[in-house]
Amino acid sequence: MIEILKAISDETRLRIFAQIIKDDMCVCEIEACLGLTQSNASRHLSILKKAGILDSYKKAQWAYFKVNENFISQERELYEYLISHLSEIAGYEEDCKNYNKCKACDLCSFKE
Amino acid sequence: MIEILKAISDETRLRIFAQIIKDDMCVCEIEACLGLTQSNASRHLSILKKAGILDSYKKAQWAYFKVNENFISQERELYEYLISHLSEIAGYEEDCKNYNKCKACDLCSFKE
DNA sequence: TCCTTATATGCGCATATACGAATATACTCA
DNA sequence: TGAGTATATTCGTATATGCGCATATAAGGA
Repeated sequence: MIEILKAISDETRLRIFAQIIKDDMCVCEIEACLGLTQSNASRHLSILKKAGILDSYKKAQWAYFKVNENFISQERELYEYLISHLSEIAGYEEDCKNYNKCKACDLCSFKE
Repeated sequence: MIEILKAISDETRLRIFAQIIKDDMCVCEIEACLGLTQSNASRHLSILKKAGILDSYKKAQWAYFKVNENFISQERELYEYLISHLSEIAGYEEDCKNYNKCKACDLCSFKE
């Protein structure tokens, strides 16, 4: 519980969470969408994964991250809380715009 | 939101929250109940208050802390999450025992 | 195999946070 | 007013955290 709360109580990680709930994203999409360096994006993603908030899978050379289904079911109230307070996250609107741009230009050549 | 999450994602502060939801407590009760030093207890309480999770009032020389009603209403899902996961807090059972002892021996001479 | 791309991780630095001890402040009561 | 008690705050220190840079690892394609 503490690990989950610590993981999510960071602005950058909240921003990641807020975008990734829309759809799975690979590291380079997160980087581009939020304007993070590669190492920083990777590190925050691994913290979220270690806490059980995100899950990941590999497709070719890309690592895709998604919200962990167990997090949604086991930490339901916290999940609902985050979902209903997304707009309070600093830079949320901006991130959403960038998200749409990123998805539009098909950053990662892989598509199913 | 970030401030609230940061405030509550600390083991000591979670322990304080877990006991204080039962009833208002003064600083010396928190100290005794959780085995904290005076300065440490005071500091954590002020962080929780600053984040809007707790509220306080003075009675003679005692400072009583309680859960902030606005927190309960405005951060409902988070509040529910915390309430339903109290037993996961490290040392919770022990703290509860100490809470009962503290309340029994009427630490602070003031009673309404 | 060599090169390119994507991702993870080690390292060092700057800053944030938690803590105890000491001190300051506020209130009560004799 | 002065002693005693409760609480808040300051200070110094130890540890944790976030970050960029450099490097390691892994996968794909020429």
